[in-house]
Amino acid sequence: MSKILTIPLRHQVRDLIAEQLWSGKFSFGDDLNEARLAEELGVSRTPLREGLVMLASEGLIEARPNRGFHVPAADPKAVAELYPILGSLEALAVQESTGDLQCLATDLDKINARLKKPTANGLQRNTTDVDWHVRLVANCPNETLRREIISLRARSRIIDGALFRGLANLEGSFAEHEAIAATIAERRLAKAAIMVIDHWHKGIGVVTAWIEETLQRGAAS
Amino acid sequence: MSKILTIPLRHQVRDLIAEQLWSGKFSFGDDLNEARLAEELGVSRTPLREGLVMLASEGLIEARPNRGFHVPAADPKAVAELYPILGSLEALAVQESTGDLQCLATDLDKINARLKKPTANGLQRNTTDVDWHVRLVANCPNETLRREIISLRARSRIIDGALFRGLANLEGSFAEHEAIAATIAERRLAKAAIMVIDHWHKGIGVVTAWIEETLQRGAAS
DNA sequence: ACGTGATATATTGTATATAAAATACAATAC
DNA sequence: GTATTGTATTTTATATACAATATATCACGT
Repeated sequence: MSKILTIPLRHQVRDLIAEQLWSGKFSFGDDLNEARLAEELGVSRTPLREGLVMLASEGLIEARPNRGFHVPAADPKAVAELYPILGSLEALAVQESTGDLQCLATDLDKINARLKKPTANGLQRNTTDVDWHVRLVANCPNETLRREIISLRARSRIIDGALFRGLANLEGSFAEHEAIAATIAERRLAKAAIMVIDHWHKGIGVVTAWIEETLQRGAAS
Repeated sequence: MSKILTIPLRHQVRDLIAEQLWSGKFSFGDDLNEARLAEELGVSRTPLREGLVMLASEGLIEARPNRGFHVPAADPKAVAELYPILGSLEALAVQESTGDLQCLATDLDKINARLKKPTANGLQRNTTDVDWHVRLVANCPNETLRREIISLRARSRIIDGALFRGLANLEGSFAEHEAIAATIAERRLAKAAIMVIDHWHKGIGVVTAWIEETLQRGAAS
């Protein structure tokens, strides 16, 4: 008989609040009220706090002593610092990739096609983009690396998730994805790795420009 | 008047137990008894658990549902997966380094000299090695990257800390450190970055060999 | 003796209660 | 009217209590 596995509440809390952070339920800089959140999720404050501690530990939220947890501000610096790390690690993962690279390239293109769909909203596009990058590194046997990348992407998603919800001009990104997949299909992993680094590097400009604009708009109103 | 900052108990717990993990207070595979630990540290189980949740979130310990937290096994795979990540990220940090590189090289050599001291025990050597790597990336303005590296090193330290306590043949490592510092002094950061990757790559062999030997010795007795 | 199952114990997971700190607000002094 | 201080309220941090799950022990049957 298969062992029934019960997911600890703190993990459910972690996952739920992470989703809410990505989907825009909270605003940048919001304080997270523990009593209210616990009530909402139907759990007591203890597992809720454990979940929040996890999120803070992973850098998705921040904790100030005696002032609780809060959503970080939309800081362009955060993106400018995270994206090169993601670039470097995804490049490593691509280079270490093994197995059926042809299949990998095909899958990437399939996911990428979903990015173009005009019916998709911002959140769906963001999720699809994450899916693409998850697939990109899925052929890397280094599980620690894959998990690390996913964890870092979860952090960046708080910011670039909001970007995807706002505007959605992803033509550039779409083309880059296509080129990377093609290069992988040719088994030129070192080249593909460099393209991945470049891909993330270009992303910095897009996101910081959007944040500056948003901040200015917010200050004007 | 300067604000008095009180460090939350969960952080103190986290730091204390991390130290104990590095210094060999626990053995690989040990279960962490919450009641006993709370008693020992003089705190209640709530902040203790929050500290353990942080450690688990950072990958220093593991958590199994309804079976609590435990020290992971000494798995060569963990090292083989962590070291390339550390290599890649430290390489990135070195390449992005700014400021006084001459001073950086000098500081590195100073710390490296301490590695040679025959009076130092294993734990001290391990701490010195960590110090060297912290200094290596200190000139990188990307704080997120620096923190990420330190967090990953904290994980690897559970294993390679034990290695340092055991044997202490660091001649190879010592020489590599010296060469990297010299290359940085010449401002050839790209070259230094590649050497850093190679440095960590070589480390994999040393550590995995030691683990295999230790495991075999343990099985024999 | 060995394996199986029931009961007891220990340990973790979750909920609640208390303590400490920060914030909001009002009263008072200037 | 503004600034300041004292008080009330809110909120977080920690401790304790309870519930659920896993482990260990022992009796029993084969």
